[in-house]
Amino acid sequence: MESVKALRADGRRNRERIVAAAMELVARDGAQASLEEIARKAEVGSATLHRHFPSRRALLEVVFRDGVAQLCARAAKKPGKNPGAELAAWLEELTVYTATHRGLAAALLAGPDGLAPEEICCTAMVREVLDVLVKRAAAAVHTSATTDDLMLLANAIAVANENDPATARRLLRLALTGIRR
Amino acid sequence: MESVKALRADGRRNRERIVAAAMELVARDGAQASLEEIARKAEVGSATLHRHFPSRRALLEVVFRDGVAQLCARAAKKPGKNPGAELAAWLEELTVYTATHRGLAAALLAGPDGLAPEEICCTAMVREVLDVLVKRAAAAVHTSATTDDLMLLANAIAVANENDPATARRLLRLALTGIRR
DNA sequence: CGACAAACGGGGGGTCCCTCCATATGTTGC
DNA sequence: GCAACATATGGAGGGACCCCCCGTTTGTCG
Repeated sequence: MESVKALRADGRRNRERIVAAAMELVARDGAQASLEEIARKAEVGSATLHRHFPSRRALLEVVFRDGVAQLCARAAKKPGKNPGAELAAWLEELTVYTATHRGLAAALLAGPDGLAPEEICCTAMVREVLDVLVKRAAAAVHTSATTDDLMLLANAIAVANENDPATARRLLRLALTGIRR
Repeated sequence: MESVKALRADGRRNRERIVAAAMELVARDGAQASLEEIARKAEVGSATLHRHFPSRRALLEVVFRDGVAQLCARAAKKPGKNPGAELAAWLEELTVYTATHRGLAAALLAGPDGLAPEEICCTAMVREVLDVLVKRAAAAVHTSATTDDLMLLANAIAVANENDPATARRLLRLALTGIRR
């Protein structure tokens, strides 16, 4: 089950340096931060970076994994009295989080770019949480709205408003309640 | 009013070749099609491309201008009996159009990237049409939803679903009517 | 402590964006 | 028609990027 293949000590250290550098630069430059600059900042040859992370996507996945996991953990474990409101609240949290973390939306949105199946993590985690919340709130949600729809919508809003979480939140609320009155 | 500064005959011809090539390659590769490849396909030096279009944005603007203008012209000129439905219909048309034309959403979404004020065309055209429709439909729309909100929302959905207009349309409808029931 | 596998990183190839400048070519007035 | 001038051209080159090859270094384990 563990995908970690007993890295050598230095390998492990470099991998961590790379991820740390990537977190900084992705925060600054978004999803297409320069891989070479990341390598430079990590004081590592570019080949090393590519050996650890065969694709940009793979690196982003690791950069965001922890944060997304925490976000997912923050979802209500058991159904409360108002599943609809809980779904809405978490969707909002997701959107704001994604909008405040440059590059995350792009990473979530992108198709499985040749990642090992078990490595497609962030997207899967979010989908799973959302799926549960949607099922619980089924009675309060249009039948035509699937889990994927909600993910797409939240991501779309977030990716279009990177660095402007306030607007992202407002748009999501609008979309949830509907434009018409 | 005319921004065309009496181009020389060959200049005009080359400009058109570039736009034609750009339309093809942007359709294939989206907003970040290779400018060099566009120049090659137009059988033109890359310097020529950059002289005619100082920024990628300027080129995209021209590539999409006609289509967007037609789209805008298709909006109801005079208020009909149901302004709310007309707004919704045009928003849907906008979203589908944007989703089927790769790169358009990105171009519309991007800030005014050093374009001459009069050249910021597509975004302005859309906003203008939308503004009129929103004003007409004011009675049927949440007061908290501004014209810009609707543009952002439509664009967000389109950019997140390039090449999947069916999904884009569905998401827009969901957002218009609201997720809850 | 020695040998082998694992990890490293410099450097090179390919692409891209963009600018400079020497050259070529429409255009216009005579 | 033609000269002279402004306009337009494109190749070359600098700087940046991504990705891979392969000779070298360095952990690890018997």
